[in-house]
Amino acid sequence: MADNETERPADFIREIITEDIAAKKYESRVHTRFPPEPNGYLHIGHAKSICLNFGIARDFRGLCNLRFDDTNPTKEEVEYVDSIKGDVRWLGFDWDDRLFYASDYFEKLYQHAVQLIEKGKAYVCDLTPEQMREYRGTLTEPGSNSPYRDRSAEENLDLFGRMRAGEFETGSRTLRAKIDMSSGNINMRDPVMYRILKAGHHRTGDTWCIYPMYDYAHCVSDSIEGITHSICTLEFEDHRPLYDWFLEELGIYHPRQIEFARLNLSNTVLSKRKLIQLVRDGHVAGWDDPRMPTIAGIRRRGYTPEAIRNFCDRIGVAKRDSTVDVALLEYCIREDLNKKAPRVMAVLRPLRVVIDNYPEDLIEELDAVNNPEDMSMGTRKVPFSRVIYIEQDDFREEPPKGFFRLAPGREVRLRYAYYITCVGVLRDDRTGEATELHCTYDPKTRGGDSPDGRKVKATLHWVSAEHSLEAEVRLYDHLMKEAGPGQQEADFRALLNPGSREVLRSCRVEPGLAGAAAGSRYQFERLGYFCVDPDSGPGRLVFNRTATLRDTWAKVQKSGKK
RNA sequence: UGGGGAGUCGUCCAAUGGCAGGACGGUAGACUCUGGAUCUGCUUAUAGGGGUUCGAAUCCUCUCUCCCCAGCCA
Repeated sequence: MADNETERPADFIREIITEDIAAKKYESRVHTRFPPEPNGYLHIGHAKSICLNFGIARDFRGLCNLRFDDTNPTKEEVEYVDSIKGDVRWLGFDWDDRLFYASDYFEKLYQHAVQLIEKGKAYVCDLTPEQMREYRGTLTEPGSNSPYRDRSAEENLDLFGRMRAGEFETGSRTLRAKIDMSSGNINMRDPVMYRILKAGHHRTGDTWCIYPMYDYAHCVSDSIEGITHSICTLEFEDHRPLYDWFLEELGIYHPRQIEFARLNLSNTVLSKRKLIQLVRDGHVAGWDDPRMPTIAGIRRRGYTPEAIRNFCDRIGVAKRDSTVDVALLEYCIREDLNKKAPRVMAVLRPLRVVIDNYPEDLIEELDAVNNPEDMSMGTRKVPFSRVIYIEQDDFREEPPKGFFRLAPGREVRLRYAYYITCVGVLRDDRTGEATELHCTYDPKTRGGDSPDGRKVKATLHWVSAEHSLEAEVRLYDHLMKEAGPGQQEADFRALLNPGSREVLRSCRVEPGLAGAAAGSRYQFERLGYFCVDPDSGPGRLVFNRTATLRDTWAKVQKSGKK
């Protein structure tokens, strides 16, 4: 795309970069960065940013750094940097030897701050947080100058040095940029550059007790790394004048900041605060709960990196606030797994079926296709016998209109096996529910084809009772009930979908699934895509439902009920 | 009522003065040993008013709506 001059770049950012290259800015280099703060797990919204930054580097034959924005030791932990590195790699991106930390630059940042003090562009301020808020003014009223604003460079240098030396208490003083307390842009009202924080840092230990703020650290870090295009989300648009101010006053290399709209997803929460709340309050089983929109959760759910990348390509990049329908994400994983996932038969809610005219001791090994979308994936043998299980949903004693499956007197096909006809139903005396079916089979339909060419309207999946394996299957649905959980509602937990997780413990699966490795993905025919959960072990199979198959019958039923 | 952004099908993204297009969703059908997949058809949009122009989603203008900003968070 970037190589094809006749085609328009895919989004407005690539368009800007294309123009910059043409104008020979930054020697026509392209160098981006993905700058997470290690204070939480990455989620699908970060994936958009990762795909954008690393994708641009790939498209323009440039580079993309991974840089941890670790300027707040009170919130950041190594656990998070490890998970973030793993997640970026899993998504398929590589930063080679360009793994950086803002904390790598603490000394340089300090020296640049000294430079600004000497230039009369920064000062040490003794205002308390409360006072500073008062002096800042409001959205409609200008602020007023701090009484400490006109300290001499000498005094500021002395004070700043002593801040670093640990002479003052946490929070007692700050270093501020001297800009304009009456600016309409509140970020320009003498923003704090450094605060005193007597806290150990996950990388620098107790070397420092003053830490730089984002606005100051970020632009200088970008500058040090020779970043050309510093891509961030819309809420930083107001900060761009400050980004530019620092680099201008410092007279150092000056990248260009570009903002785009962050991802919102329907039926999903993506705010870090809410995600933490879900984990802490036990609404989910952890950061990697398969219902979580975290990369870790999505991975455990069975999504592939290809599907995520494809999703990020399809949603596009723009400046307009938007909410992507989660159906698109689901489409992407189905599309990918449809091509890749081996098919297998599994019965989630078993109904016992005895085939009366099938020989007691006979066991046949029937051929089944592993993936009709990809014949190179071959075939396998599936055992068939007199007693099998089918899905409870596949039988109705009184079939409604449009129900094609098994019913008394009706003939259906068992996939890859035989045509069977239901001749009897055993019921639970109390509930009246069918507990066992009796059927007859037509020996001439072996393999699933009828020599006389008669048609059946349904093909059912099944497993042999004796040969099948027991499995636990966890069915997942959207975590949030409503399409777009509003940002502002007092308690978003009221919108949690109570049916987001259902655990089925007596499922039966094909014997071939014995010992399936954690993470392996399958299509359970007619049901959906499932993957082996790490909770599996020897003799214990646990599956997560990644996504259902499109289900026309479910849709008919649903619309019929209304 | 300060400053910064944004308004195009239900949703997301295109169209850069010249036939408003694609994807997802929805819907109807074809096909099918998965009610899957695939294929085909249909569906619906330029926030509003005024102006410039042969021609406006695009340029000008007024209005409306929505989002972000008052952390010693990022």
